[in-house]
Amino acid sequence: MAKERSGPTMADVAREAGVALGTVSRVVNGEQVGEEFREKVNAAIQQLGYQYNTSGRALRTDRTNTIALIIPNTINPYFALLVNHINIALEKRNYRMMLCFSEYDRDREAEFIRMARQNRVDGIIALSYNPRLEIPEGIPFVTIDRFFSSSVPCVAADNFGGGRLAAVKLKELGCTRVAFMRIGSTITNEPSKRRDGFISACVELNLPFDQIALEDGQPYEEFVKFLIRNTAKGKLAFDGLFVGTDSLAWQIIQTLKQMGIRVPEDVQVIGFDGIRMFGDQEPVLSTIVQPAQEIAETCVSMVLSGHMSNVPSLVCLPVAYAAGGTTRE
Amino acid sequence: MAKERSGPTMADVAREAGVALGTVSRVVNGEQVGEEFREKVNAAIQQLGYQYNTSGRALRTDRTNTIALIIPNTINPYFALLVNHINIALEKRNYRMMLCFSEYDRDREAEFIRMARQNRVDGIIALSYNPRLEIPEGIPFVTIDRFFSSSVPCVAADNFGGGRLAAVKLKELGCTRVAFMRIGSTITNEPSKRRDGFISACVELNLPFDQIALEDGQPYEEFVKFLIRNTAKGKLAFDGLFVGTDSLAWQIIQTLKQMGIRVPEDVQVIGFDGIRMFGDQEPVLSTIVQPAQEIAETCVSMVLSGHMSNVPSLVCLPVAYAAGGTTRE
DNA sequence: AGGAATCGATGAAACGTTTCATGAATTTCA
DNA sequence: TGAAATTCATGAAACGTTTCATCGATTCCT
Repeated sequence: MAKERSGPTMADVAREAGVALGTVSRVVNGEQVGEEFREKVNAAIQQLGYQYNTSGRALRTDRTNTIALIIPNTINPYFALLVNHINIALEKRNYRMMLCFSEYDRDREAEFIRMARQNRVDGIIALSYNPRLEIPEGIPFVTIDRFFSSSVPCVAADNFGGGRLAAVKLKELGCTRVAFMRIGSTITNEPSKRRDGFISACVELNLPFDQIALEDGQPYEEFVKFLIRNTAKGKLAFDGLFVGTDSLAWQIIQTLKQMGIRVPEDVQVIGFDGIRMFGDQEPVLSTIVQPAQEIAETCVSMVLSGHMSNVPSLVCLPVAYAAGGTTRE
Repeated sequence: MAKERSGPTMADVAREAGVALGTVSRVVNGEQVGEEFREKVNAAIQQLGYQYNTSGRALRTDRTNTIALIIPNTINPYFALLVNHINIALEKRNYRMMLCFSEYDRDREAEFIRMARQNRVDGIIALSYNPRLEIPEGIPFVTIDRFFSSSVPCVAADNFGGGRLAAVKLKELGCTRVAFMRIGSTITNEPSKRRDGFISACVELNLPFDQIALEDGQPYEEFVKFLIRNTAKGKLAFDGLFVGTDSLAWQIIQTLKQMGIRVPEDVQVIGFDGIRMFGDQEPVLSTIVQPAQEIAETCVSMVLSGHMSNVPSLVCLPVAYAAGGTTRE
């Protein structure tokens, strides 16, 4: 059962170098140590191939240099992108990531928070659509795209601005009547503001609009019905479409194609997230790009700054429009 | 510097329950304990909200219930898919994942292996194209797609079979002259067999073929030149194309489009990996699908079986063809 | 009924580290 | 030059857990 005895310990190094245990510790941690001692210790470390043991340190200091990231999965490319940037940001600061896939399941989320506690992580970053998420006490906690209360910092893109931007672009591109589509109308979170921004701009711009939002659990079929309902003689009732996420936009475009409606010739589509298929220059979909890297950096630096005094409770980062193949030049 | 004192310990629980420390341990670990004691202990655990401390356990047992996964990134959707399935497979077995992004950099890989050692991970799974990767001693190590030696188990898709399958499909689809393209011709690894399989089948099927493989560091431009060289009057010299990865296939298709060559009308393209854009039913690209979930399951169960006696040194899992939009029905 | 065997709780040691009070050695200052 | 101040290595305690030898209590057998 027990693993074979692992490598040399600080005590071994101390013996080899002929110094005290505490001295080895101070050398390893880069603290002030006399030149001669430092050299002897380093020599012994080389000699023995010493690698320090994280568990011992964690036990003593109660710090693990680990952050838990709770996110639905990495199959959605936007989540995968976030995971990528967050991990890189953590690594730069010598932190490790404990990755937890919620699969949109709140029981799993709760379980992961418990597990994060057990593992004494130094903080948690969560991207959750669960409105009843229980924020644990005593652990720095940062959310993405979901504002809970002013005591739980939230990092999000400028969703409202992004929504506006989409409307402005569609207008610029010559659309005369537009529609908005999204999934998940029951919870109100930061991404909901995409709709608000879009509509506010449509009103300002005098751009007629329709909208459809799917309740949780409603099948995709509802979108199809909406599309059919708004189609006459193979023409959609609108010539511009803004969709809440790239993922959904992609699905809808597939459906439109099957209905014989051409994108972007018949209808121009703008998504949200900024997915680039394989690190492509130009996105497949025209889209509102979330600044994934900045979001990641911000989350990480906020969660690591701990429960410091004046962390802002909502950080809002700028978005940009990127033209892809689903709008006309 | 020190974190606020964390929760109650086993000693606290023992005191509360009026039992010995060791008894608490045995209850927590689900070992044989008298009914009355178990109840008292569980009550005390509830009472105090006790959460056991992973570091203490790890220190004592030298097991961390953590596996390191070394992989280039999660931006490539295939890698993201593997990360997803590996994490799920680990979680099912109550293991955590320490995720390390190599970014194709061998110094980073070496550093991560050192770090994995420090963290006393119970095993390492690596997807690396580095031919000189230093396999650490004394830690269960499993590779994906790269065979080192019979002492280092490797899990891979049936790359040879996949290559053959691509040729067979192209023939079936009516192609009369085909080509193969890939990146990274200097290293020989499991994915190299995609070419071997493809060519072997082309020969058998009497299907004329060309090929181009880019050396490490050669720019994508070389592909473009090859394409131009093989184009006359806006027609490619071949009508079927097999590309080593979906990612590269995607790029090449973009280029072909820019050259005014239509896919699949002028040339049919088959990629490799099995990327589905957003969990789509039908892949965007016609592709040879790697069984990502089985690969993940296999890696995990092999790495966790430790340095057991008879682990096979190369596990080869079946692939399948999936038709997407880049071949004719 | 009495000794052996079984069962199961106990308490202490050990894992590898950090940290802190101690004290030796050196430097500083009058 | 001598006392005070400073520097810096030392060694032990502590972190929370698992594990093992010990021992008391119960059951089993003759």
